[in-house]
Amino acid sequence: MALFDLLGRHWAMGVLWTLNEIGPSTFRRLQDECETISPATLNKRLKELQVAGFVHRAEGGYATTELGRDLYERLRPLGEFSKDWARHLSNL
Amino acid sequence: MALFDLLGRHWAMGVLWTLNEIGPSTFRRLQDECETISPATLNKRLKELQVAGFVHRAEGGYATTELGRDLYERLRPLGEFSKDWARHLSNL
DNA sequence: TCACTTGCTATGCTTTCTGTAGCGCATTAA
DNA sequence: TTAATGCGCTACAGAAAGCATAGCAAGTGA
Repeated sequence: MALFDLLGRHWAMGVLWTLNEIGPSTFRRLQDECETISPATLNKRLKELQVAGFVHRAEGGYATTELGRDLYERLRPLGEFSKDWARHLSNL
Repeated sequence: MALFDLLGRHWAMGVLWTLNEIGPSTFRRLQDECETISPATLNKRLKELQVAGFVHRAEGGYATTELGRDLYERLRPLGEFSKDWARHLSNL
């Protein structure tokens, strides 16, 4: 699955998620929101996500495309799941 | 998101996905199905997925837990998406 | 002109993955 | 009893990816 290859890289899902959550933002803003990401990695991920058609440059910096928002919607179940998962881990 | 950290590693989602698709299977079978994964990495991912509670050892080798199947269900939208995505990329 | 912000790039180091080989153990067949 | 097979890994060595930090070049605003 080529999608897993793209998303299965450090910060790929995190960047897409964050960009959807905070809306269009500059490189530096995104870097701050992602806290521990390095600029080199952020830059790389952003380029990959642009080639993939999930992100593009817009007013206000980087933003998700329609396709990127679509993908985000399908990523959201994972967000919910992660709560269930946290509960599971604490019930050990 | 701790889940993204776990799943955002080379082959993490692929292993989980494959294990759900083919059912309980041996280390070697899994290695074959994943085609290009190296044994060291497969081993590492399997350990991580076990600690996370998504995979356990069972009759027939490795298998997904109920939680792992739950996660798989939430991963499936990505599988569908990847078809839309392929269509999008070919329509450029 | 000068300070400030922006999007990066550069450097050097650590961590992660890969490809290939093969070990130790268990089961099976001769 | 021995040989063959399949099993789950482990052991390297080299390549690639990531990190932290520093800083540059271009644009903007005062």
